[in-house]
Amino acid sequence: MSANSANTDAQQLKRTRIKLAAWWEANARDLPWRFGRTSPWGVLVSEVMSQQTQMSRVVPYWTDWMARWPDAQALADAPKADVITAWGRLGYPRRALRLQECARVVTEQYHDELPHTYEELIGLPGIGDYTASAVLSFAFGKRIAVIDTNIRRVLSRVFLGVESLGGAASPAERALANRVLPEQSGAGESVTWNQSVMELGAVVCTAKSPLCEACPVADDCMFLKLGRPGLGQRRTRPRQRFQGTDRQVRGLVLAALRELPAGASLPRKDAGKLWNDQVQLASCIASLDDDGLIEITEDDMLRLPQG
DNA sequence: CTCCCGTACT
DNA sequence: AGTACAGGAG
Repeated sequence: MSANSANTDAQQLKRTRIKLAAWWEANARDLPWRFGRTSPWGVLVSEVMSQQTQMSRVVPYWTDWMARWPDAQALADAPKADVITAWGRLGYPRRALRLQECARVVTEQYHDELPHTYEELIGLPGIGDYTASAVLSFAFGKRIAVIDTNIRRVLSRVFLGVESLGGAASPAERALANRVLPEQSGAGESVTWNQSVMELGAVVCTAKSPLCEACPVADDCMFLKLGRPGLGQRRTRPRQRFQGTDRQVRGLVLAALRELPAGASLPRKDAGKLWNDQVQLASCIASLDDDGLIEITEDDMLRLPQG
């Protein structure tokens, strides 16, 4: 690589950062956990709820949740059944259980304060690489590269001119994210960068039909320069169908239990009406029990976990 | 890599 | 009907 092209890359990067920061200032969605209006715990709750779930659906759940359980201690003390019920139709209810387990660890081991290191955060239930990085950046203002599906797609398009493919983030993708992350010279440039790249991916640089006409960094986007090669190319293998899967059956069982009066339980015989295939149903009930999402009483009744 | 869940898009 | 969504755990 010549000195000239390296210089050009540096200028492209600088322009991109400036334009994106300005775009963020003018266009950031006014989500209730943004702009310092909540605690680090509130940020964590928003991140967990947002895993594989659209933000627009998260907002009302987050608002009610935080009003009811403002901190880790409050959530730690709640009955499991209440937590599962409050999770409602957000999906992936094991997230709710893990969030409460996380709250209990934070309460007992960290005196109701989220830890400030990546190693400690990633050791908490339900917190992986993305969520740990997001909390460090968005809640604590630390300089760390946040890597999620949006950021991978945007960085790959803008700087490499190709679609981000495959499952887990590659070492090359991580290296790129770290290379373009602003130095923390002043007031949280890296935080704004993480948030604005992610936001751009969510509302402009979307997977299937990006709004390049409305993109603040279109002039410096390698993907657009190259004619958007392979646009919308499958990022992952075709997903497992939902109809008929254990996920559907588990969802049906849990929904039935959520609808019962508080503390009530459902005879297994009645649960049998929820699904035709009794073998699959029994297997799903057992797996829900294993996951701690339901309890099976001695007289073979199903209910949401007490305690 | 596979499974986990529910909704809103095209 | 298919697909995407601020992922995590086994």
